[in-house]
Amino acid sequence: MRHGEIDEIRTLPLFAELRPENFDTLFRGAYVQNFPPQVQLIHEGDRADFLHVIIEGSVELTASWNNRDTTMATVAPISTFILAATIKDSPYLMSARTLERSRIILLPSQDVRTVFAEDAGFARAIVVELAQCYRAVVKSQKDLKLRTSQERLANYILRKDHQFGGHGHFDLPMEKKRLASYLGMTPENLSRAIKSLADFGVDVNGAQVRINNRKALEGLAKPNPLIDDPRC
Amino acid sequence: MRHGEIDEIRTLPLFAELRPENFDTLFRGAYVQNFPPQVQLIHEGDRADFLHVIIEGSVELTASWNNRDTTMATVAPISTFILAATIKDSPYLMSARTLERSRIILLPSQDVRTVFAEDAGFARAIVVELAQCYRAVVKSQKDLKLRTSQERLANYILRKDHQFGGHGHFDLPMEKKRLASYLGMTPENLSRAIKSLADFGVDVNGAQVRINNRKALEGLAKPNPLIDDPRC
DNA sequence: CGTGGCCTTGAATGTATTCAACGGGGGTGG
DNA sequence: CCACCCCCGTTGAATACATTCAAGGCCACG
Repeated sequence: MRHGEIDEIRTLPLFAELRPENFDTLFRGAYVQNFPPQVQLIHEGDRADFLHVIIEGSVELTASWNNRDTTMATVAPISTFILAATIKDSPYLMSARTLERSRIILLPSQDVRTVFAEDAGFARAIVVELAQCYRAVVKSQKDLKLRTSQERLANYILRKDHQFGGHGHFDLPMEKKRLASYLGMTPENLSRAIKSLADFGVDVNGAQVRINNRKALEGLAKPNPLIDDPRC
Repeated sequence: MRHGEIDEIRTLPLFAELRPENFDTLFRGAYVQNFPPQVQLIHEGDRADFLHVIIEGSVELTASWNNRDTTMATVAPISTFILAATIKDSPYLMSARTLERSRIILLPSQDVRTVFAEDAGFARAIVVELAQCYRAVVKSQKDLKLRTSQERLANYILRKDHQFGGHGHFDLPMEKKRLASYLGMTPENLSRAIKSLADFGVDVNGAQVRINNRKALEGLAKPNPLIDDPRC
């Protein structure tokens, strides 16, 4: 692990309150690895041997059943996955694979549980992280159950535009195939949903998205902080 | 609060490791209340003033957007809701209303946060509880995204039968209207889904459900612990 | 230069929602 | 005690929405 990296990790909310000796315990058995794109890091159903912390690149979390599969979330630096399985010493509920070249810290689950049981600051930090994750899934489920696919796409575009600076144009951070799955539709249906947003001033050329009429788009999307604000 | 109740609560995993003085702090400002059915306990978007613990009855968690609303979950004794909002001092993402006459403990959020910051055992217990909640929502989302409505109903019936003892027959614990919303469909569609399960040996008369051919039903439902096992 | 995967489009199919209507049960008030 | 009414659940028909299947263009990559 590079020295600057350790310092940076040390400042992450999850590890900031850790007592020094516990930080050492945790990172003595840790290792950092660079993965090429499309590497399966985690298989759904496996035991959670490592807590993963992504520090570069991006990772997709998927779930499958009966020969179908769906994208549940994408993870960007710097954040952890999948914490809940590690803490509960339970099987992973989702699979994980790299989308791009990624740099990832692997912390042995046993060490995480040991330090968690011993270090109150760490336990509190985990609570905050888990509460965040929980609320993110709840929001995602509200999005799925309360909105049509067109509305989900419209809100997705507004969220991403805001996340990337609110310039009114941005590039899709993943291929449309995966975006479709993430939004709960087929690629064909996403194509059609994109076309239908042209009426609301949204231009999409390849991965480039441009919002020409924010008012119109917001009128359709009706964004709501209790669904769309990640910090809420 | 009745004395037997306090003892019982003391034994809940969430409070068991709490140091005695902190238990007192937490429950000094607490009060227990009996609510009739159909009482709105929590409004989506409000600040989380109290952590709720249900000890009798049942509570429905709903979410709404743009004049639509959906049932996200139902809560049964003895468990808490909504912990994440309390910890993060954030707005509720869901509303809560009693379904039946219910007995509920209200713990001031500020006290919960105070004790949380001070008592490591409590922090650890909250982590376990939150991890459980998180995994429950992830499972629910997998159910929604990976299964058709017929498959969701089939698995729901198998889960409930198992939960109620696996006798092959049980009564639906809520009205069909709410069940439909919980399963992500309209009441009309639930009616049709129920009818369609007759081919798989499922008899439904009013609230009474009978499984006449478990093999056939399981063949359709393909239950999976990573979606359907609540303890997994 | 070929090839495979992604994206798009069209047509057909399937699934779910909406709208409308009706029967029945529970509760209320006369 | 009964009549009434409201709401739930069901059913049918029409519609809307989404998926599947098939085909073709395009780009990236070997």
